[in-house]
Amino acid sequence: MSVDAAQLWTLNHRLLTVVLDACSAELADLGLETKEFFVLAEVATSPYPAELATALVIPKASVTVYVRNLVAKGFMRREIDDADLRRHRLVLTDEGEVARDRALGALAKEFDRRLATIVPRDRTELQRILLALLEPAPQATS
Amino acid sequence: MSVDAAQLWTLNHRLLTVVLDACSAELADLGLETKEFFVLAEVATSPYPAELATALVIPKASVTVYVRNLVAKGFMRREIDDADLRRHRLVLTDEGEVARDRALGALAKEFDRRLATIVPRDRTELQRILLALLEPAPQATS
DNA sequence: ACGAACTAGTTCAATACCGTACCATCTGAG
DNA sequence: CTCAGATGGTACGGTATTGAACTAGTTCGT
Repeated sequence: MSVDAAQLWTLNHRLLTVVLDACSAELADLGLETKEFFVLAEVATSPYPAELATALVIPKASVTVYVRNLVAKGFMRREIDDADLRRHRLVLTDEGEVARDRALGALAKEFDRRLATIVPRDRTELQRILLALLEPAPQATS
Repeated sequence: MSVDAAQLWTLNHRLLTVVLDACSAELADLGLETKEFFVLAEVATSPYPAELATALVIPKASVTVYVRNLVAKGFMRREIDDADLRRHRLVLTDEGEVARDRALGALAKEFDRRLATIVPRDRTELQRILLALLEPAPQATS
């Protein structure tokens, strides 16, 4: 292969870290810690703590904490799931949706500052490639 | 724009998180915590703690801890910088270089499992685009 | 040659994080 | 049914992380 995968990974990681760091102050203004933001942004797609833990690759115990904080801040609430009484269905409040959208907006704005340097076609390319990379993981070759 | 920057960021972040998580066990086998690995991999480029903190976007206090651990494990040592006696020049030991290369190899292997699903041309494209994105940050538009 | 202001790195106390043990509910085999 | 084994979520306690204060060394203006 002509491309060093480790370097590619590191490069990419640096990019995301810098962008996230750059908008962490704005997230804080919205009353969100970085980790809490991830949870808030994912709840609509994965409305149960166990799902969140899997999707975000964080421990269940941590999800408990972030959800507790987000509930305390009025961004979401827990509801008992009728079909399975063990589950807590997480529901965003209106405030939560506003905060989430603003937070995503801040992230987008910051990332756009970077994306603005490349041509539109490359954005589409990047999206297409990343989507392909996130397809279900192939079998290990070893 | 036709591409949602926030979604793109999130997508990408998820990808990197999954890949890193997948090889964290291998890193552990090498005697490396994830954060320590980042430091180990960056030392050759940024041989001073302050530089590491800036490059990796982590607090100075954390660098102190990771360097302490890496020194204790025999992966690097501190030397006093002749030109500036406040500075600690960090030098990789042979063991450290071996561990770093193996760790990067593990990361590459894991990322390659993903990259293998896309055509070679897209790898090159991805690299080109990411490199462009990491160019010095443009001025804020606001 | 002095000291104020600065930078490199560390320490320490406080907080964040999360492995593990736990309880409640669910599922399904007998 | 009923119990054993899963699964969802939380609580507790120990480790990891880090902001703030600190020490050491440097720089520069006078």
